[in-house]
Amino acid sequence: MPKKKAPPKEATADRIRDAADELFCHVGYDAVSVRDIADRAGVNKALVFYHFTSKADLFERVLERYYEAHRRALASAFEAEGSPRERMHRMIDAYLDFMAENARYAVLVQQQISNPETHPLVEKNLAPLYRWIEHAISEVAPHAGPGGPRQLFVTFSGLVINYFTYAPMLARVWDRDPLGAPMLEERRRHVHWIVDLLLDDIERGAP
Amino acid sequence: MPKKKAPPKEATADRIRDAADELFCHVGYDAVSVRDIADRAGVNKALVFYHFTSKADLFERVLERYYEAHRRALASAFEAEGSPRERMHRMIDAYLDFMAENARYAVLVQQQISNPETHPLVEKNLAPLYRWIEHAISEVAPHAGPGGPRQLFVTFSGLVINYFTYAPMLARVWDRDPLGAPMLEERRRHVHWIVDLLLDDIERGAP
DNA sequence: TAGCAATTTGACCGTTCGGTCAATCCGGGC
DNA sequence: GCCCGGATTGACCGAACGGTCAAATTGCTA
Repeated sequence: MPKKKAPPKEATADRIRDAADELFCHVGYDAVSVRDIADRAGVNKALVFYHFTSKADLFERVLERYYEAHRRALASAFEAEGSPRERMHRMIDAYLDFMAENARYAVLVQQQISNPETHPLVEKNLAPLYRWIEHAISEVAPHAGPGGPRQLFVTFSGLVINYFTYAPMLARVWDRDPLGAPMLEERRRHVHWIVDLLLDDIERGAP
Repeated sequence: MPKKKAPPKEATADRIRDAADELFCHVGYDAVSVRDIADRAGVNKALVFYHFTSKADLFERVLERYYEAHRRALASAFEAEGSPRERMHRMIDAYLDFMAENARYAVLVQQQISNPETHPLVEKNLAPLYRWIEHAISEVAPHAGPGGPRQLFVTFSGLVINYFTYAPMLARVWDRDPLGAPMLEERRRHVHWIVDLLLDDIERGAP
């Protein structure tokens, strides 16, 4: 049996991708050079172009891993059994958990959405995911208008993701770490409180 | 009387700053070169360094104008007469109006918060503004915890700003322009609906 | 041990970056 | 007409960028 040569090969490519992940998330795509990535991964710069065709390609690989994990987390939470409201709460919990574990992802997503150059990637990965979320929300808020799924999608997403994109500044405004367990739990209870209030009012037929 | 030579002088520096404003907001700080800015302003590149000490200084001037306008808009809306709830609604309207008129500002703020290199600027300009907003919210939600001003600040800010940072992607997910008057009005009604629901529940002493 | 392919390296390329500087332009007071 | 100071320009600099390539290294198989 030929021994797998995969382990060392994958280890190197993974180390490069992990280094790129950290750097891209911290200061953005343009502010990171391939030399920075290679240095952090402890390899020669040319090796980056051996394992990845270009800097942009490396960025795509970093993003795809996040997008796929994000999609799986939300889908498995929402597709299980339970009432629509229970599934909505579970999906929001999954979103919060995913963001807490991948705090830098929020920054990457915002950069992606804001930068027109990356819109093809957004259309390919992010837009379908969001169309799916909006469809899931329409199960609990079927009517159109100001209380409908279109606006609720932005609101629910913002309730979660905005907390993490604001985190670096909240750490300066507050005296506590916004990504620590106590504050994350406070945020979670806050979001669920709002979601229940909104769904109650929608069921009442108000908006 | 000596004639003011200010008009042409200010006009040139303003044209450079306006060009920088547009470009920074569209693709971010790093992706814009001083040559791009000079070309768009229709002046020589060296002239940028005559009117501004560096590219970073030019970026600060662009930001300061936004920060100051943002601060004035919110303060004048909140400091007028009325019940705390009325003033809160007015402040949110002012925030929405300001964002609609300066849609690119949302992107700049997110970039500022995410980039550790710019944290001194955030501490100087953005953090005091947000401390002030959080204090204003504490007038309508005095208690701490998951329904307290700390979480409500993130939520109210996110309800507004996230709509504009998401706008480029919403334009792709929806079939309508999210920054057009009809959708902006729908968002406004949506946000006010939520704010009233939350404040009702807080007055009821629920959270 | 020889050989082969995958992996890794250092040196190099053309381009663009932010920033500098001496020279020129230009309008208003003498 | 002349000059003077602010405004403007083109030419230039060193550094860093993404990317390439031939050579060297490594690890497996025969």
